[in-house]
Amino acid sequence: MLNHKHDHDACIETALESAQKICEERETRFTPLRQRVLELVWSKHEPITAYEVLELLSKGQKRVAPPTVYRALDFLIAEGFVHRIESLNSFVGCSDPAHKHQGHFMICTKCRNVTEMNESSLHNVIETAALENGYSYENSILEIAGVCENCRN
Amino acid sequence: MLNHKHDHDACIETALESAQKICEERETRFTPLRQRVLELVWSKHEPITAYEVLELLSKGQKRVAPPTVYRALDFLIAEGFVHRIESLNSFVGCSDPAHKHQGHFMICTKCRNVTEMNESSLHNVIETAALENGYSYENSILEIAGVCENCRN
DNA sequence: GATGGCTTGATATTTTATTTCAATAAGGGC
DNA sequence: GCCCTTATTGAAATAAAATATCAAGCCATC
Repeated sequence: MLNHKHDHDACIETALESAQKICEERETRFTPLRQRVLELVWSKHEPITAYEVLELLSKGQKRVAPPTVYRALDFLIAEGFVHRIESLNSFVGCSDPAHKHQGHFMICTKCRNVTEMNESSLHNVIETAALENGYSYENSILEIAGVCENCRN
Repeated sequence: MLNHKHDHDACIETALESAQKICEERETRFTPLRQRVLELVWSKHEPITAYEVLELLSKGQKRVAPPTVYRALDFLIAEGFVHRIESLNSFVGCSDPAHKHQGHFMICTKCRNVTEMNESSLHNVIETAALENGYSYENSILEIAGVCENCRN
């Protein structure tokens, strides 16, 4: 659950460390570029677009090209460190990278903050609904728009 | 539920007629352009992109510009005659235009067919999940990827 | 230190969507 | 019917988001 008063630096650090560890376990390459992109995704505690990442990544150095960013994001998504928010064409850091899953989100229409729901009950209902309608289940996206507690005061 | 063997012309006709009727009730303008775009969205019984609509719309006449299509789609979506599939950047005709609702879909990863789920129980679970997490509920998108019955044989 | 595969760089292009302003059409009041 | 206002469509340009392609670099392993 995102919360507007918290030690966000620690939050980034934790995300980077666990990604590091998971990559070691999986023997996938957590290169400097991928680390940096993950860091940038986390740098904003709300969804960030690929081109915003590109801007940040390019600061103080030669401008990078879009594929550089998209490839890094693809990797991070494949590893489950980042989720894509379809309705916003944006990306957020995953709150639970240790367990692969697709993201179910609530998006505040006022502050744009996003809360990831890691509720297995919800997941079960969705998967069941698919099966009942004759579909096999591969994955799902759920994006709920509403106003968060803080914004409602 | 989409079904690959059905009288699709009748299907289009029904969609156009009910849209017509609903617009009369609401006193919104179901112009020839909007009718034509709705017809084209229904012409393919799977999600269609805005630019595919543009192509079809331009056949045998002067090529229309993108905003023409997007504006018509915006209207149709606002009226609830069409849904947008976020994960495909595409559009589908709504199976139940009489009742405004956001779309919950299953998407076949083989044949690309889409099935809309109009299940209030599912809707309730989603809305409840939002409220329990401190969000007010405005709307939601649910897109489940899987393989449909036909494609699994 | 050569080989082969993964990763990144670089350029161009494609796909998707919006901004802006002008022209036209439709409905409401007189 | 005619004017006025507003909604709709046309047209041109541009922005935003994403991908294709090929070259160069890195790195593990032999």
